[in-house]
Amino acid sequence: MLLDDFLRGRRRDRLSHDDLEILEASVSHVKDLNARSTLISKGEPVQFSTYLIDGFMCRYMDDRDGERQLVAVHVAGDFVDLHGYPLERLDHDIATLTACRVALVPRDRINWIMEERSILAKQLWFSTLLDAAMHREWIFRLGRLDAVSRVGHFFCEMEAKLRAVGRSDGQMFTLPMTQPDLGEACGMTSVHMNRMLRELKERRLMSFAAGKVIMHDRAALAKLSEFDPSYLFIESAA
Amino acid sequence: MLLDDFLRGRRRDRLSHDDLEILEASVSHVKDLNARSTLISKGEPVQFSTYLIDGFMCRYMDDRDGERQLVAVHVAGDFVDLHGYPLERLDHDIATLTACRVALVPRDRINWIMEERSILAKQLWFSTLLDAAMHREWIFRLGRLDAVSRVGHFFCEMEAKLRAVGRSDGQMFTLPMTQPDLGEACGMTSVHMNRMLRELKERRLMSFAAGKVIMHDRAALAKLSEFDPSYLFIESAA
DNA sequence: CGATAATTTGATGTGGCTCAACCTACGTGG
DNA sequence: CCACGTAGGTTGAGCCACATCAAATTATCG
Repeated sequence: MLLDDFLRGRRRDRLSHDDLEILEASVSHVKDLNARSTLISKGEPVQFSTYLIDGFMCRYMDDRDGERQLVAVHVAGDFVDLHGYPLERLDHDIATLTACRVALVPRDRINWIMEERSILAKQLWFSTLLDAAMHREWIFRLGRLDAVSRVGHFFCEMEAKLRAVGRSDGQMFTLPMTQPDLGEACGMTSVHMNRMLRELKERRLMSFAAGKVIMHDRAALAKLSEFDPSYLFIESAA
Repeated sequence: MLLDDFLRGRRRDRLSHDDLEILEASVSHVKDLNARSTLISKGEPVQFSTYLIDGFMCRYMDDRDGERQLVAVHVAGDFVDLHGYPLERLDHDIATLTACRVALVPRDRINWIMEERSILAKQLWFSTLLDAAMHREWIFRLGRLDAVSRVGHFFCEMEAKLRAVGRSDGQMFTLPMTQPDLGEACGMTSVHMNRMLRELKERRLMSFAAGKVIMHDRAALAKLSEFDPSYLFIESAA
């Protein structure tokens, strides 16, 4: 029940009923986190891996002036810091955007899964490499797209991810981020983010207000943004 | 012998002699590749994983005009496309920069390692997450640093990686890339890359010519570029 | 209801792109 | 061995996308 959204829409069906029960039973406890709170700081030894049951979290790095660069935004169904299991410590910080409910899995349970349940282990590995694929797309976005396209691309990605776990109907969804947050994700100032959102609205592609997104023309937005969802490995969108 | 550089300087000592022999024995064949040739194209099913014995390779994505964004540069000791094992197909292209010697490991050997050698499997997982950590740093670089710092940061990263596998003495090393290549890695035009290299030379921080790098003041360059090597998980540089 | 953060808009500055020219090095074929 | 084509490297002029700075307005929340 807790982990119903894990790999939903991706390769969940490759997991046997037994494996799903093992994963569910690996949760040692469930915690509620406040909005805008730090979960793990860079360098800390990681004793638990965190699965996000509901809410929105982000991973980020600070520059020397304390300005953030988001490197990932996580939604329900994501194993947020499974990276910390092989790495043992993280190279970045993890924080909540909204209030969140998370499930914690102690590292010795994952060790046991590695030893005894190789198919499940491979799916856990797979889920961390989805993050890596998204990281690559973020590099592409920042390196090759202009500001309007970066914003469009980011929203296309979030829409596709949320749709995979039933949080978007393909047109409307909730994304509780502020314009400064969005700027930190897309590599621009909040002022410029504001202008880009206005432009996207004026071009009748999408609108964003108070954390609610409406995709007026998803196909046109994807085209503008050079968004091709194949890197998300979502079954229906392959 | 073939895989002597695998995880060298990182956590190689966690692998038993047996595990190293198993890994070595998993190589089905060794191949020599020409410079500037494509190894794997986006979307192709991945039947082998490629370990880079010697040479330089890169991973990249094209935009709609065919302009490249590099997302990684690989050196000796890297398991270049182990990502393809859990993912089954890649979301990007892989190509050589120089002539390369590679070792191929069929996917069923890795399946066997997953089933029978969980410690080795965890190290393989770890090595793919090193790539993810580097991806995050590239996001940070592109999102938060100006052009001079992006270039400096890139060279600091390459120096640290090459030093870990004995290809840099901390001051001089070979990096057989062109200025257009470097531009594609750092998100700028080759024209601007040229000017940034000139600036770094004039500031007596580093110089680059004909694929030879000299770090005149590595510490100052790292400071300018906000380079902190902890994300590379290199033992001596922790 | 006061404090704080987010949103919005305008004015101005600039970092990096574009376009263009020319130079050098190198590989290839005549 | 030279002629030629091609790719990389270098430099300059001009421009534009985005940052910066500033200020007013509107949520949000203790």
